[in-house]
Amino acid sequence: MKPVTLKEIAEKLNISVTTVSKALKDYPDVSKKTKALVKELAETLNYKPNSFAVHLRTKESKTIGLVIPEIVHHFFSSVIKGIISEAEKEGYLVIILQSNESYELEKKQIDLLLSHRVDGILISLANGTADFKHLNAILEQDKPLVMFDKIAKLVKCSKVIIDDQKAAFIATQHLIDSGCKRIAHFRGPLLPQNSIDRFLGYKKALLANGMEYDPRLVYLSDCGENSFDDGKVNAAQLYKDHSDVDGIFINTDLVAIGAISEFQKLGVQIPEEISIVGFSNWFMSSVISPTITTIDQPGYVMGQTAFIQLYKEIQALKKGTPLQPETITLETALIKRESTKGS
Amino acid sequence: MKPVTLKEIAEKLNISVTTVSKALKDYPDVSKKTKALVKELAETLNYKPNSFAVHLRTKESKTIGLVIPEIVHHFFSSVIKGIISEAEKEGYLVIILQSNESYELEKKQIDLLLSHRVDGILISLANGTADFKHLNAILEQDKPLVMFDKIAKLVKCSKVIIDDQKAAFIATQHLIDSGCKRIAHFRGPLLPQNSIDRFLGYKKALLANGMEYDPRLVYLSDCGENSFDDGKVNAAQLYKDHSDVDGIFINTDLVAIGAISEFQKLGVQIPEEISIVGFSNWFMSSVISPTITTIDQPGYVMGQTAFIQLYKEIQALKKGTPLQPETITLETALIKRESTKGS
DNA sequence: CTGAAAGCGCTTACAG
DNA sequence: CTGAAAGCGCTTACAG
Repeated sequence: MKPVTLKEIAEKLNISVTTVSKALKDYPDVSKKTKALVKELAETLNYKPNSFAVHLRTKESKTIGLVIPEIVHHFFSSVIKGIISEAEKEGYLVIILQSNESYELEKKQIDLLLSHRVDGILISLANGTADFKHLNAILEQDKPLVMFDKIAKLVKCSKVIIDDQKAAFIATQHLIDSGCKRIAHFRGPLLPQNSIDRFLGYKKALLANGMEYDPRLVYLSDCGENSFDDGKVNAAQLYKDHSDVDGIFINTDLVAIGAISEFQKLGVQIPEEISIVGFSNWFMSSVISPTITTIDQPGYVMGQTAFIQLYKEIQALKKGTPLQPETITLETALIKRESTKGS
Repeated sequence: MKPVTLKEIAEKLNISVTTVSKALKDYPDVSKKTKALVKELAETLNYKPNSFAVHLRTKESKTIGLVIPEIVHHFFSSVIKGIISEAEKEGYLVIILQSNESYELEKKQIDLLLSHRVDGILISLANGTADFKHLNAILEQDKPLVMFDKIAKLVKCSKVIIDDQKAAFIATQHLIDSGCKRIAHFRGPLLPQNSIDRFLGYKKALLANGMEYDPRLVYLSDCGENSFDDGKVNAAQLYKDHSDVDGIFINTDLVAIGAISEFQKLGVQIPEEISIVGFSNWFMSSVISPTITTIDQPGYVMGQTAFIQLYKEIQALKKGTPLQPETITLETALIKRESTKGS
């Protein structure tokens, strides 16, 4: 059974395709009677406009593309959910592609999206992305682009982020306020901006409180990327090398959970001997024992905000009044739980 | 900057659009020289065919739709990843919509997908779906449909599933073999088939071993749906009502983790006093302490398999030789870990 | 080997 | 209030 077309409706009603099209779109210059007739028939035949024909004419695809480093990931899947739910409200569909943290794939996927004529692109960068030509290519085609979470500061497009540096500062300050004297940091990979910023916030907090910054207390995530095992390995190493450390600010909750599990195995009391602050407020961190003090990173809201911004830019472009790029910083919050001492 | 069209290339080269189109697609009846010329110019102008025009002509959108109950979910996000990666290999793009376990939304989203003329649809049903008209509507349009994980047996389309009943039987048998005498079951919600099947497998295993089936030992997930708290609440209740229970087969790892956390709080030794088998092999179950014996449910492979089946059906339909629906059952495996006694 | 023409299903400026 | 016509960017059967 082929889908119904305007032509078929027109023939059945003995009127022109033009009139059918206008009736369906409630143009004022069609009689009420005709409109009623057309609408009724369209309803019974279950007519759905062929979006390819519509979009070929109107140059609007009502589709956006999303490129994300990894789908199987608590934070990113929340972002996706936020994007899809907001997009649906405006009748937009979302094509999702994942870069697997690879620059090459990311580039290829942007090409794919571009040739599918999406109305705009949402992206969170792969860790491997250090070159931005493929992103600027989007902008050159006058196609709206909004980056979120893992961004490139140099690309002139709108961005939705959190203030990683500030959040990390607050996390570290909380450790200091609750009495920690020697604080380590388990950081993420070297490249992505948010991993850098969290590290800088940690460092800044130490210095702001007149504490020594000791690079040996900064452990890199290198097992996988921010994995449970990273936490275990780094915790074991820290315990061996620096048993005087009494607080750790950890890049991601999952790593923090790994670290806690290792400390428990080693018989180290949390928070009595070591306090721990994580990052992201993954639901597991409120659920395991001890519950983990962490920074709430609003994934769902970030997704919503990113789509809304993209939508605004798509609309503005349509009206011929392109918007200036904007950077939207979402609020984060310190969630105090059992892994740190009450301050 | 507007995207380049065939017409522009044709004009620059002083040849016809027809020839340009054919050259780009390597038709045998175009001279090598012309082909080379066209291809080179297309390359430098960064020509990308307008997919809307192509698809309006060819009736192929190279796009499939995916409707899934929930994106922020370890199992489903793995499935999504499997689908996307496989689709990419064939040049297919995936539009993802989530039903939030609601039948109404699911229906609406299928309509959306249909009017966007996707080439096929992949779906895992919402828990609330008990009526299948919207699914049969897809089939009536001769559009390939493949269901996975949460399926409706009555709909005549291909399905990719695991044998939940058999897996649950094996899980329960393992508890019996390792010495458990009185075994409870924390089941999922009432409606979805897999929750029913896992329950049936549990019951069957008891009976097959000459053990009594006691309905009071079956606890329903009703806090949320298969949540951590379900595990805690049910574990607490079980401890109060049936302290003689020495084994539990639990519908989902997350619920099992909740139960374990509650038992640890209550001072119940695992597996000495109570053995626990979960379901899904979520990565956290290999990571917490004790590690959890579970059934490995191959999400990524399920996603790949579902796409491959859909792709086959799309191809067959194009050739005019539609395929008979097939039901593919993926292998599961019992993963023995610390939460049960070595048998 | 090349190209004119028809047509996919719509929308919209224009004429009546 | 209604409709003929052009056109969006392609593909492909057909003619030369």
